[in-house]
Amino acid sequence: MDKVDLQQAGLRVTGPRLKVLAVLEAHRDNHLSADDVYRILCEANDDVGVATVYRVLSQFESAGMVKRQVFSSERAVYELAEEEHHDHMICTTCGDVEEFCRAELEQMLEQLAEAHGFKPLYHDLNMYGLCRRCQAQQQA
Amino acid sequence: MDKVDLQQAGLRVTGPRLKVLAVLEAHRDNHLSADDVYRILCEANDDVGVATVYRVLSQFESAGMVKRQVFSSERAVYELAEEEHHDHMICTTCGDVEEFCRAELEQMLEQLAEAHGFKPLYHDLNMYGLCRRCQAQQQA
DNA sequence: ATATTTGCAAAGCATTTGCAGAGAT
DNA sequence: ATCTCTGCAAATGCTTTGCAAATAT
Repeated sequence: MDKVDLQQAGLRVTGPRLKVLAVLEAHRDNHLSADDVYRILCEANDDVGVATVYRVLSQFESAGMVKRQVFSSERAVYELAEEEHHDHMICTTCGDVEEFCRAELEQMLEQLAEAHGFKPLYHDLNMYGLCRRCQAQQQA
Repeated sequence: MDKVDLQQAGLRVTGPRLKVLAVLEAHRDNHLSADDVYRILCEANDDVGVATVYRVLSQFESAGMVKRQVFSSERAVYELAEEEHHDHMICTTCGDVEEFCRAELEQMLEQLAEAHGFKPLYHDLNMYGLCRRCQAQQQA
């Protein structure tokens, strides 16, 4: 089914692309940087050039298969695109990323935009703070 | 009063720092990149090294005098810090940045965070789309 | 007088690009 | 057979840093 995704995106089915896709799927719950993907592939002896990883990720993004995020001016991270939009809470201590979505919130944003005569296309909403675990550890 | 700001921040009052501050004040309604600031100073024959501009801006940020923003992975831009928090609408066509703030929105974010056991410290909320002017031009 | 700040040029980091060879259709 | 993709290494763009001279206190 990966092949199909690639073909639908008008991309040839190649080793590097399948490998990158596999890595993203194997780490669905993490947000990986291009370099993370590269490293994971290297460790698995699946040799793919860094440049290719960057190129493939950006092609996937253009094809709408992955989403690119930049959290507080760190390096970009990628996640497989899901149909439903979501926003992020990023722990400033451990770096953990939690996703959330709330229809009311999205509605309110639409309304706010409209009130400013602005036609919204997409948005980034990132909350930075302490995740549950790090709060607990801080108290200890 | 600029001098006072610098002194309060524990920074010595120097030419370059005053000049950078002056540029930011003269462009309150724009979001300037480090290079924008550098260029503006050059054009005014107020020679300050680029490195200094970067250093000064980051010192100002640490001191809470300016806010640093990164819109959709472009270069960082800076704006004088205001007491009230605000979010941004960025026109994807002309790059214009509009600020907005809505108490209900901030409240909802707090609630959402709490519901996730997350302790929010700050957030970035950027909407990308078409500003009023660019919408009009698109139709023409 | 002394500690901080500046400018320059060099280094750093993430990411992109040119190009010739390898690979997919 | 042809057009696309890959890997490498070099280039890019923004930002940071080392260091000696200049400056603020």
